[in-house]
Amino acid sequence: MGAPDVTLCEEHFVHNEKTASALAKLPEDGLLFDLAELYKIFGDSTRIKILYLLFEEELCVCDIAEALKMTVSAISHQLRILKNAKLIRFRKEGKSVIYALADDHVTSILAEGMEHITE
Amino acid sequence: MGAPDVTLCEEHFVHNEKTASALAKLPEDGLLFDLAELYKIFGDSTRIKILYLLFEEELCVCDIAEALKMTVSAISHQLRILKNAKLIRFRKEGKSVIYALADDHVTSILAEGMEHITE
DNA sequence: ATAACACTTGAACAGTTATTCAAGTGTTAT
DNA sequence: ATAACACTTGAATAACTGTTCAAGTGTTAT
Repeated sequence: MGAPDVTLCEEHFVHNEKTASALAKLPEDGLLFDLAELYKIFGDSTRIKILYLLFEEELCVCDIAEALKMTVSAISHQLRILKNAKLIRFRKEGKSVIYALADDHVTSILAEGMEHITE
Repeated sequence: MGAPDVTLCEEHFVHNEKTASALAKLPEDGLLFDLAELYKIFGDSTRIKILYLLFEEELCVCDIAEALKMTVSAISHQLRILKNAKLIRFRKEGKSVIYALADDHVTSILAEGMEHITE
């Protein structure tokens, strides 16, 4: 229990000033947690592929499964995660459920990451 | 063994056209994998906090540990991950190792994500 | 009603990951 | 040399995650 074993620098006075100013500008903890949660969703190649497919056009579950050569169940699980994060939306059409990107924030986030990779 | 149990849609002809066109525009598999790997690194709140601290100024390991109230070891492990991903750089100064952001791709990626969160 | 289809869901499994702990390296001082 | 410090590293542990499997819901057709 109690605070973790934090080792302090010897020149603590100097460093403390620097860390204090950096710490002051650090966004609130909950916000940074949510930000990490968002990136966690992008941190899976199956979900990335689904988003890229939906970038082109709306698709039903079995279309995505076929395109990615994966089971419908696996895709459905991933779609639920993307749906909960409000990155995609869906509508029902007869027996099918058609998924599409929720907004174009998704594409701009993907574009920014892709730029870093392919620089 | 063999291909996974992919269920096909009944109206396979129609769907096949749509998926084929979306699939054609899908970036190469290795690239999407790398993109997911990049986001995976941003998908941890400790690493996010480290990057935000370094956004303000370069800091040594024990400064970061102190600011985040975590052990030096835990921070060092995370810094190695960020370093391997070339998101941060470091220089040695006496006993200390000073870390800084590698480039401003990092800040623009974080900004894009933050915009989505705080919209 | 029955059957086929499109999809969802929960449990189980294997693989991954963040933190801790203990031991290590290298630098600076005495 | 010895000691203190700043940091790294590898192994161990606990928690989490993606996929599969089996069973379920709801819709459409016969």
